[in-house]
Amino acid sequence: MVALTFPDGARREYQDGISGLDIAKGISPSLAKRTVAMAIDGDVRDLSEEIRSGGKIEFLNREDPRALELIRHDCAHVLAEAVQALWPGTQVTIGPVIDNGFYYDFFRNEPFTLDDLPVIEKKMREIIARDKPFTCEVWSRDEAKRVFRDKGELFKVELVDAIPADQQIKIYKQGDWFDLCRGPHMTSTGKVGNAFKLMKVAGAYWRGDSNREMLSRIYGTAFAKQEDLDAYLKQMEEAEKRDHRKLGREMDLFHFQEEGPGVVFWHAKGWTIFQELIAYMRRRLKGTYQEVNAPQLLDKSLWETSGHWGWFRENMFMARSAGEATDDDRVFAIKPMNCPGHIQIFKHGLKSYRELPMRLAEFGLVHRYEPSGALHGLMRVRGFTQDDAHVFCTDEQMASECLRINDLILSTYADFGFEEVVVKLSTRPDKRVGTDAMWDRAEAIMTKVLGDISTRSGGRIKTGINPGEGAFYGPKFEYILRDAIGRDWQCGTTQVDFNLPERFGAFYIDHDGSKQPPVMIHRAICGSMERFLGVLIEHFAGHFPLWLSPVQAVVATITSDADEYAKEMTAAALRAGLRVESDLRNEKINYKVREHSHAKVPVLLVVGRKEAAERTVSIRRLGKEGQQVMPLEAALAMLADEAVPPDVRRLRQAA
RNA sequence: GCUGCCGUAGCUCAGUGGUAGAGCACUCCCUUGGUAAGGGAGAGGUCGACAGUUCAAUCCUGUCCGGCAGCACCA
Repeated sequence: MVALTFPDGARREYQDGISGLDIAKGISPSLAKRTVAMAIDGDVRDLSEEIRSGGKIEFLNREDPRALELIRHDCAHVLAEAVQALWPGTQVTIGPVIDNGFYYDFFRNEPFTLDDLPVIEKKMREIIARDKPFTCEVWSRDEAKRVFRDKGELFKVELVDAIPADQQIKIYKQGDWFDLCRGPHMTSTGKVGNAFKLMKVAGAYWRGDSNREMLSRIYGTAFAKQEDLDAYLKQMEEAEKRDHRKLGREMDLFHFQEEGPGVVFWHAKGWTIFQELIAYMRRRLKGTYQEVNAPQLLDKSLWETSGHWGWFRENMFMARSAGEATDDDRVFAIKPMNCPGHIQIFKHGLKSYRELPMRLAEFGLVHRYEPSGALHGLMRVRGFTQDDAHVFCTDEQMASECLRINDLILSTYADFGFEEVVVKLSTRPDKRVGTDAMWDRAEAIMTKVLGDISTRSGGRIKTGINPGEGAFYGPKFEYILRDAIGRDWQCGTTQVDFNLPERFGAFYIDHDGSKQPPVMIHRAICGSMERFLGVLIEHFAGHFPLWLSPVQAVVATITSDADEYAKEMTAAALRAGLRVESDLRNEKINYKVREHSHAKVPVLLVVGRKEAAERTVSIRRLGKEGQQVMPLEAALAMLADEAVPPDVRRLRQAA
């Protein structure tokens, strides 16, 4: 007998091996009908599974949040059946659930096109309408391999071989079609419902290995209800509207062109935001960090010493004299990182333990030859500015320095409106330098710091571990922030490095006069300023807060009678420290309002005959209807105050 | 880098084996209008680059460059 506890607290005994479905039927036929799966002690399982041990049982219906994964997984199976029905000979591989949907990878000589998707969807609806039950069978390895080999499903044979010996080979059938699958599934294909959509097609490597076959992947998504699907599609549209590449063009912030793949042409407005960002960071560093600047171009030998030439040569730009007849054939590399330069600065002159921690910061422009397929607007470029810093400290100072950096990073994000941040510790990768003892020590300290970060935030900051994701020279923290529409971006990073100081022979003189290697901590807050600005554009959807806005206000006239007053007002606003432009064009005010609204100018200062006579201004805010009429001086004082950056305001309030 | 798709005016996009079109933007003229498009005229293109097929290529084929989506990569 097995003892089961129900969600209402009731406890009943059943015969060993009874299925969830039988239990549900015994309670009520309607429960059995609407139940798609069960959970035993929170573990989701097939409803038809035989129950061998007691515990807490729950019946899941389609609306249960835990059923969403099942709906998507089942939908992937339906997709696979549909594809094989339409194009016999196509091999199936894997079809997992991912964030926001699922995909299925197929092997086929002809790749799918977008035009195939509606055809496949139609076939899927037929399969769903047939409502065949999902049934699970356990096969022997040999049988599974034989059946799949006979069917020509060679990828499946490989998958069977990859399943660990202690795991069963489970086959899920839906009518005549079946697939190797870990499960669980719902009771039948009909439970998938019709709130699904195939989204796109793409190539993907078999088992994620770029040396293996390229498969044809179909992405889709599914929800319990049509409203949920519609809401999701709407959210996709919203993300598209915020695309920084589109907004960058529309707002005249930057552009890219063919001659400079992956490098940004910053226009005046974009560069204004960029500089405002850097000015903010500089203020935040003041008093703690020393800002330095290391050369752009350094002899290859330096990069050999640092190890970059060995590890990342494929991704570096090389430079040499372009002259034909020069006898100087030295090879230089354009810096891909700032650290070797900072180490040279640290090494210049003897350093005492009294000078540590020494914190060198640089807004360093680095270049990396990124694979062409990786380039993506400002988010992934070949030339970018890191808000980089290297802290040289003693072993004992390491933990407190990490925490100090953590405070800086979190408070910076908060100033841009990012409150939800996750910190992850990335541990030793396979490809690495340094002894295991070094890694053990570094990881132990970082793990402790990670715990401190969580407790100091009162649990607000979530933490996690990324096993094997560390840099080749040391473990790191990654700071992941969540934007206004719920997307996650990894920006900041703190990396401990026991390797580089040693490679360069950097040392400080300790109390006892001995030479000691410093610990080096690499840290970045925005990461790449270019990318961070891209994130900000999407986060704010182009509606920057006043202090960051490239054009904070436009003075727009209603009639040319107000031109003189408008010029006077523009001059006064500039004196008040505002970034302001004037629009005296011979256009109607409707037209001007529309145009500046599209350009996302936060404040419109509208003046007509009346305002000129009364020395007032009609203020219209971006995205809002209606206006506020104020005396000129009061309006400018209000805006100047509103344009104070958050950190400056904080300092003023503290004073 | 790999797979697929794409490249026509500043932007968004039509279009055709006989060397091009719209809307917006731009310039000029009329209009001085009170909070998201007033009217008219004009100018603007080696149809991504280079080869090939053809009497003829922006269109068909190939190569390259660039972009988009995904994969792989990301010190």
